[in-house]
Amino acid sequence: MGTTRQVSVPERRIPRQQRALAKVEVILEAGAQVLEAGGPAAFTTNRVAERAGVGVSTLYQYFDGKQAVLVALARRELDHHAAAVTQALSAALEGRASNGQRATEPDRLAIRALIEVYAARRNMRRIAFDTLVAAGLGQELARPVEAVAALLAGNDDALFPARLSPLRLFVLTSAMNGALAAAARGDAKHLATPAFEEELVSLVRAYAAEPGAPPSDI
Amino acid sequence: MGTTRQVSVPERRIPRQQRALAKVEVILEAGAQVLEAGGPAAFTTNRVAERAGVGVSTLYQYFDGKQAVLVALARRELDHHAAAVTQALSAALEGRASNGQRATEPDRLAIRALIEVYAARRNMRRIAFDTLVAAGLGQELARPVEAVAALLAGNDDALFPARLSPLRLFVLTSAMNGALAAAARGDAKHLATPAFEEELVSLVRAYAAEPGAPPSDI
Amino acid sequence: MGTTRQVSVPERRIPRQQRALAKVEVILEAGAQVLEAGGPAAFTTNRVAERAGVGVSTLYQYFDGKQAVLVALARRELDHHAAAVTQALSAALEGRASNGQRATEPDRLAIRALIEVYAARRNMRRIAFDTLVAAGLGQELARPVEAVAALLAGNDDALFPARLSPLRLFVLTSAMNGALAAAARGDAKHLATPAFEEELVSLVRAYAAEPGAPPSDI
Amino acid sequence: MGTTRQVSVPERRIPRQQRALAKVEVILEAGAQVLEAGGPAAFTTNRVAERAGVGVSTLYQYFDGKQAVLVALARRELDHHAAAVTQALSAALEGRASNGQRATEPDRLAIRALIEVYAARRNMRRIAFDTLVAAGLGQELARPVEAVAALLAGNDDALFPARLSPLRLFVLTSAMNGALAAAARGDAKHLATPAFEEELVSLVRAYAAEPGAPPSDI
DNA sequence: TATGAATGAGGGTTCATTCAT
DNA sequence: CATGAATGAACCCTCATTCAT
Repeated sequence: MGTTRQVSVPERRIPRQQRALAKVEVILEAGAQVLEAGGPAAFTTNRVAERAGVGVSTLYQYFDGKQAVLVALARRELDHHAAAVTQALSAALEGRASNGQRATEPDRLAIRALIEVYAARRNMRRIAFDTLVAAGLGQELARPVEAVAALLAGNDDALFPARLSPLRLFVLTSAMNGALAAAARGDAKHLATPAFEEELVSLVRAYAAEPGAPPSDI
Repeated sequence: MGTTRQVSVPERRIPRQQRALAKVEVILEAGAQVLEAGGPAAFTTNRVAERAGVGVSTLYQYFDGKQAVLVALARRELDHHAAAVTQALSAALEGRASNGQRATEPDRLAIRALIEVYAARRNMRRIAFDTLVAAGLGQELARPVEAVAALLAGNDDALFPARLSPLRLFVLTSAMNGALAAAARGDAKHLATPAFEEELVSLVRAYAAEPGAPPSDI
Repeated sequence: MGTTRQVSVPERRIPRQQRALAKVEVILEAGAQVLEAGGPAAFTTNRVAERAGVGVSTLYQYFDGKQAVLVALARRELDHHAAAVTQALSAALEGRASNGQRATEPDRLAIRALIEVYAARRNMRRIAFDTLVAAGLGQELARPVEAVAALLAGNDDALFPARLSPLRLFVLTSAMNGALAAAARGDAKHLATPAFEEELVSLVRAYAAEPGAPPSDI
Repeated sequence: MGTTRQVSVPERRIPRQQRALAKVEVILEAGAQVLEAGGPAAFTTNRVAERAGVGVSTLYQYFDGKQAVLVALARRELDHHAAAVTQALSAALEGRASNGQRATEPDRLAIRALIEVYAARRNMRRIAFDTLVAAGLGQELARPVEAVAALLAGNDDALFPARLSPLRLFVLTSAMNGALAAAARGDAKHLATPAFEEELVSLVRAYAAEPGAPPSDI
């Protein structure tokens, strides 16, 4: 299940028709439910198909196999992430733009959106992401970050005091992700508390305000 | 494998004799190699036993099953973490004590030790830790952190400007872990670069220097 | 195998279609053959499936596991018992009805039918029945007896001089079964001899003719 | 476990010394307990040895293997049977001899003794006996019967109105055994009730009083 | 296109037995 | 004599995948 051999990523068929698209979505949703409820061990093609209300072979008509479903699942989740954060951020930025004054803490809004995203389907997300990594597609995990980065980059007036270097962006994002994942894992009940949000905001601001390391030659 | 029911953790047989202890170590080492090389799918009891040069049933004489081996593996790794960091920190602190002047950046030394630890056996560690979490033993992941915290608490002269609240310690640790894991995952080749170390040090210092959120009522 | 915990009895899949029913029968027949030829040790799911000419997993599609096959086997055998005896008895009774005179010893005919049943597949039957008992389903063993009793109860003219009390019916049946099983076991070659039949008839008649114990207060 | 291939019956060593004999007994008793408590599945050499408080290999020093232990167990039980019945019968017969009048129902006393024997260790006995049969040693099951028969044959004055033919003795014994075993199996709670004893006595007397079949030519 | 019965390789685990101590 | 660690064959069962309908 978890071998590292590259997996053929594109779905078997690009479904053009509405019905096919719907079926893909049904299968993915079923997969998410199964994963969330029963963990990776419960995630079998037969079970997912059954939950989706289709035959096993239908699943194989739309996906290259079990791995492919998992990968698609992870990507779907990733898209949700990106969308949620982007939207929150856009709203904040646009808000500012429209009324001509500083947005009320756009970074906080983005963090709040992230927390909400992490609060849902914690099992499912972790497993799906692990699979993505195992499939050698770990780099895709950066997608939501990039979306945010792109959004921020588009706003020339400094949201953060200093432009963030790619490395710093990487560290910041993965650090945030680590804190959020740990909280989501249930190691603590922090996730939903204002104090936790406060800490994250604090972390982001403190780090982003740092003068920045001298340019590395790496 | 991913169900959350508590797993009986203690090994089947308390090895009192040297030979038995050695065999446990041999099996764990074999498990680590298999996991590192082939991922979770390759981690079968038969394969691990074979690599260890023992019969399958010997494995079962020392461990309660596949899960138990994985859990023991994770704990072993955790102990390595704690030991490495603790040792680095101790050396730094003692160094200072002995020559009467400020240690050369003990926090940096600890981070450097962590980076080294994360650089080895990246697959194995991630999978083993996931197993720990899946076994409902996720709280054990805090062990190395606690060791460090205990060590720091023993030094009254402030290593960090302000004492860290538990929540802040949690965030800091999981954030660090997130950054290290992401770097180790190969998303980037940052892990071994001085710049990456620099960023982590920067992150820790900036965050630790924060005045701290007002006490929350949560 | 010998623990007493109730076993989930119904087959995994209710076979509605003809082909499925046939497959169940094929598997059961294969099981009977394997059991008869090799004893309980030879009764492995793989072996049974192979003999049936299907894959192992097909067996598992129709049965909940090894135990379930054994139980189904026992029930099938039980049904054969009941059917054989019932049929013999019916024939005798109807014969009488049709020609208006006493049937030629219906009890003897029933016994003869029983002997024939016991003569076939002796190993298989014993083991399968033991399994039924071990599965906590021992009460099912009474099924053929009840069928006979029901049949007799339907004939108001006394086949036996006195109605048999439940206890007496129990003793009579289990005694008969004991004698038949012992003979079938090969302790002696009595099973097929007229003398043995004679003795059984004698036993039944003598015991059934007894006035009956005074009602006990237990 | 239940294969029918003949098993080498004699124990590996005829233990002459007291200690050895004691150890054999300890092992057998442990086996009986394990069998009674856990059924045939729990009867493993390791488990029996552990319960006996000896090493596995010690078990193998006194028995040829698992089967041999089971066979010895069955024989031990059989001896208990024979002893119990013989003793009860002897007491009754001697009682009569001593006071010169008819013993108070010696057949009833024998039956009562049998019932007591069957009431104890029901699981263990059934399994052990099955094993004896599976080992091709089923004929040994006749041993207690023969002991009784021998005892009765020694008393020329008719205990039963008519001498019993071997076939009739066989039927009677196996019938009794069947009734007792069925009752012991728990199909009913009859075993300990006076009414059940009454029925058995009734069965024996009625059948034994039969004039007897004409001499068969088998 | 959709189905689901069928497959068989392979996984985890047990246990009768041996052999070096 | 006694031990018990070690063995490996074999068991039961699952599941990703296919193919005839």
